[in-house]
Amino acid sequence: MNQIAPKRGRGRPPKTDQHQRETRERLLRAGIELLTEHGFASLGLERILKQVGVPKGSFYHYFSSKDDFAQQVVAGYGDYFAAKLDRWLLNTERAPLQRLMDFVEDGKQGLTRYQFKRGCLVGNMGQELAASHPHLREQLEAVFVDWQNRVAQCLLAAQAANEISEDADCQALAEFFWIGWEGAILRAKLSQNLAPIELFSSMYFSGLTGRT
Amino acid sequence: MNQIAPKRGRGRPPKTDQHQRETRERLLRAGIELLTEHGFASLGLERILKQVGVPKGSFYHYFSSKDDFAQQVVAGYGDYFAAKLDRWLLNTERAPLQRLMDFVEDGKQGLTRYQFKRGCLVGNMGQELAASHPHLREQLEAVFVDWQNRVAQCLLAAQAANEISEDADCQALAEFFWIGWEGAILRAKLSQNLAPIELFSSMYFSGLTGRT
DNA sequence: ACAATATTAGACCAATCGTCTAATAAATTA
DNA sequence: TAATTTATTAGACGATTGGTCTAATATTGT
Repeated sequence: MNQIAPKRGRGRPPKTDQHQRETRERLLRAGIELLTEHGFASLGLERILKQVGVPKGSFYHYFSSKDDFAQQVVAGYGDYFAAKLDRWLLNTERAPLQRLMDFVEDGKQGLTRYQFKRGCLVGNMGQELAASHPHLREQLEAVFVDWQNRVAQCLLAAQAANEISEDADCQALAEFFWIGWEGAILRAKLSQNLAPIELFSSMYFSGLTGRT
Repeated sequence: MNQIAPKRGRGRPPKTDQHQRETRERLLRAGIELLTEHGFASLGLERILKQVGVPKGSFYHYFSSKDDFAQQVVAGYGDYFAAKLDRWLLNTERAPLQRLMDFVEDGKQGLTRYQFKRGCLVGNMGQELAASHPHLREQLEAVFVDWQNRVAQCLLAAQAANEISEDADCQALAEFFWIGWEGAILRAKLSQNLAPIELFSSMYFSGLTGRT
């Protein structure tokens, strides 16, 4: 039966420089990219491994499973994106409401840059995995809560600056922002243009400043 | 090498009653259910086949591929849902704006009934396949355009009934509705409650009637 | 009775996931 | 410096599942 000569074990290749030590980071970075574009189920490990140039053994050294990998990718992306959000929303050189508009503008560029193929990792994973991966679902929800808190802060600043009504519910408006934003991204992926984003943006901001 | 005795072909089992002739329909119905809940990539054919009680050969008799199947499922769902939409939006026993609210209420029940596991087939598939399946992408976009036209008609009726401002752009508002609606469903799947839907609904309708 | 068609059973092959062994570079200790 | 320990890697492997395809037969039509 066993006619195949077992020829196992190849040994560890030279850890030439510390560049090689960032294997984990590189896997995570590639994960953000590939998971955003292809989704979880369609994305084979082999695809990631090939892109990063790392063998399977390494992957399972750093991550206990594909699910675990996804969780760490989401965590990393949540932080990365929160930092980006802060860069826009805490920019004191702009009026508070303008900061949020700046973020929207930046998002539009991102969508265009990748030809509407990527969208938002958190939205994509949420749509795909909310029903089947309870732990990931909670994590994704937490990321949204975090993001929307940052927007809420920005809206409070806008309120303090008298840009929006003083009896507006900033927390609710921030949640509404993310609901619409994610919906608009989804639609933009389908229509392959920015119209949905622009429509959402104009409706949302004109709603904020009072006029329908 | 080839020690395995080829033993192919089993023959066609009795087509007992015409119940059996609806195989195609039953596959499509199961497809709506299963694709909505599990997504395209995670859903194995075997899963569908088992649920419907049909062998693999039959599947590939009716559909040329899994992709083809998905397209036909989407087409079927688009029509089914358009009919449902009309049932609410053309209900002359209710004021136009109230009809749209009735639809929202119905959607809330649907989400709850399936414990936030399903959401909207078109939104789910769009998120997952827009980037990789150009043909399906166009089809899904067309479904949204169709649905939003129906909502636009309803809003025009509301305008005629003086429920909303006469200089509102009903087409744009209809598109905004679907953007927010799909975003709210996604978020509801994550939070596992109706809060996102209710927030969207209240924001959207209060925006319609003029007050922020 | 015979031919044509619709439908089915399940073999088949490629791909994927996660595990596992063996090897060895680097770090640590003696 | 030499011996030992630890972290990391190469990739074969088994189990499973994906989608396709062929051959067989029930049904229909002539």
